[in-house]
Amino acid sequence: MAVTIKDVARETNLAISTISKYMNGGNVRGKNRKLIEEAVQRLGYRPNNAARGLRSSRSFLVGLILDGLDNQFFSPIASQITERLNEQGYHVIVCCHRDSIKKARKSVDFMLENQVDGMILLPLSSDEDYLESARINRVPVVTLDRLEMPDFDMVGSNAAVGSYNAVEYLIQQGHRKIAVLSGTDKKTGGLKAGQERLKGYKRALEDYMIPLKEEYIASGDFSFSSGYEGMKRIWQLKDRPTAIFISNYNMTLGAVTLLHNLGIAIPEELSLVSFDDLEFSELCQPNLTAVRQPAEEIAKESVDLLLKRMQGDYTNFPEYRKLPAKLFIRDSVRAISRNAETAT
Amino acid sequence: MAVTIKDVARETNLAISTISKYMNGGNVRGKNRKLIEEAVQRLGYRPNNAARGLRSSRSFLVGLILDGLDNQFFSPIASQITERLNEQGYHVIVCCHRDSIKKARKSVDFMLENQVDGMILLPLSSDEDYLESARINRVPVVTLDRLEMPDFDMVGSNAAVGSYNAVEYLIQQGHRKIAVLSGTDKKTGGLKAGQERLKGYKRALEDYMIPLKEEYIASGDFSFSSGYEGMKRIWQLKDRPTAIFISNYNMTLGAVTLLHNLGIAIPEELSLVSFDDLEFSELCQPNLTAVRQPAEEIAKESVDLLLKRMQGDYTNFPEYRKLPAKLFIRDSVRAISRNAETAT
DNA sequence: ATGAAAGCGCTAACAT
DNA sequence: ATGTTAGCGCTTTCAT
Repeated sequence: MAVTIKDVARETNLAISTISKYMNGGNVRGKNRKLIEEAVQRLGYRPNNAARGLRSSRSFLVGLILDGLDNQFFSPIASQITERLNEQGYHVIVCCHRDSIKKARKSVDFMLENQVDGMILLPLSSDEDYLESARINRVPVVTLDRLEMPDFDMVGSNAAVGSYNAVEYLIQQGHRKIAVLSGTDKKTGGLKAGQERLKGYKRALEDYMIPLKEEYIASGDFSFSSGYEGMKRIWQLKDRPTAIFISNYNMTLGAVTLLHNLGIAIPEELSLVSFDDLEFSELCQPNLTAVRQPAEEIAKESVDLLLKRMQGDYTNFPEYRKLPAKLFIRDSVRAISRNAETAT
Repeated sequence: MAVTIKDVARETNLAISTISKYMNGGNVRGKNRKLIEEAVQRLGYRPNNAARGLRSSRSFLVGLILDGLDNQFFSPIASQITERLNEQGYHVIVCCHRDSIKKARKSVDFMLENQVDGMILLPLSSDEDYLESARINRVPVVTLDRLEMPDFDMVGSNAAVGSYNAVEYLIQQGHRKIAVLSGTDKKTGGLKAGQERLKGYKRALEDYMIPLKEEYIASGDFSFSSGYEGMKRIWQLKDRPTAIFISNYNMTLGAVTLLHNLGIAIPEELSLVSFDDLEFSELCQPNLTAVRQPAEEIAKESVDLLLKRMQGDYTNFPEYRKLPAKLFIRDSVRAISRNAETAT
């Protein structure tokens, strides 16, 4: 980057502070304004953001730390966060932690070294303290989904309620034997998401006075294969359920693949509702009834909250914004008459 | 960011320059090294990258400009680019241009303002000159896929050859009536990808001396709906094809949805090969035979090439690296005996 | 091996 | 409205 504010000053015979003023929207005499604009254009001058930040101690940089960018649920969120922030004049630095504490810690340090004005972070599944240096440096951090951390704002979806609604819907359609593929395997560690979703399932049963059957709970780790295996285990049960609630997208993919392989008809032989409503939901035959997490709202709210904090507004800190997850009813649930079911 | 190199100097009673030297891996007396390490740890000191770059004119920042992050094909590439670059000590700033010239130009300027050492860019479908300022500022740029631009390096996949292989495979399985859903609609503008893929189709037919039938070419714009509509048009033909080659993922999704809706059996009634091999390929019943673009290699090569340029090595500039796209054979193509077909 | 000092490009007082 | 100047945090000569 060769051309600096000095060059523009020289070209126009004005002081650098005048150029600076102009570049920051200050008042400049009409004649000079033209002069400057012309020179900026001709030289291709762009102010050096690093130098600017050095002085003003604002970088207009925001750090975004995720598991990875290759995730059906989070990549649209990342995209929207980036675009929204750009609209507000902020730029985004991304890092992927891949659920590794070492990488997470490193990512946070990266961000700090680059003087980010704030960070949006998808927490690890385990809750180690990789945010220590962010706390020390008093950089605002908004965490996404997952767990509530005592010292940080959070924006996520209300998984417990979303799951509750899904299971309630099954009950309303006459189902009583409802299994669940949960995401509460040891492997998922502290992943709050899995526990919240199971909680919704349990509460719905409780509220409708349906006794909980341990054998109807298959705990997986949110992976395709754990959905496949969990579904297999459930289907082998002597007393098969008439419906199943699946706790996330990949497990749904696994479960549906198994059902297809076994030639089991949805919803004739088994009704199904999934948590997460992504691409496959409307591609699958039949289209899947699913709980959709409010991705767009999560992106919007997390940006808004971060913006607020970056402006120094710390009212209600820490905030935990839980946005409603909505049930989309399609064709994977069969209505069964209560009598028919009771008769079995 | 409160704590600076000064604080460390004061704490240790050493000169600023000594701390700087240590931070950059220079030699320091054992006793002092301990002193510094201890102070850095205690104060949570992290060097200010902006200040560093101001002096050294290297920011260790790389700009990544894409259409968006919410794309099944590009988001894994973005992820890998980011992770690879991080491993090399570079950080990534992302912007999304959404195929808008205005946004693209702004993104490029953003990057320049942030003093990026280099950029990786997915070009727009039209080829306006939004890279002018990058050229002026002599910042290395590697473009992804799409079109070759005279002054910039490019890394992509060899779409023509991939498509050729797909169609050749259909021919080898005995098909002669082969339709194509191309991505060559006016709406796609200069999108080279669509043209390349159609080229592969035409060449395969030519090499096997199968006459080209214009009515077998449905041109779409790479969208779900254009796949859906294109497939519909093809299926309404009096002389239906026995196989179809579809030029991208979303169009495949659209086409398969139509086939499902109409109850048309794959591959019994229609054989299908798609360009792009993403999630749905192995979820669909039957699993789809598809051409997979070498996403991982594209990410790797583009980073390697950019690294090379950032080190000042401009040998073979501009380079156009076209990586092979590979055919994955699954269950969506039926082998038909030549005789049977000829007899029809 | 360590220290002193200049200066990277810019903004923010302050003076004019 | 414009110019002068100090200094942000760091690296880099150049001394010592």
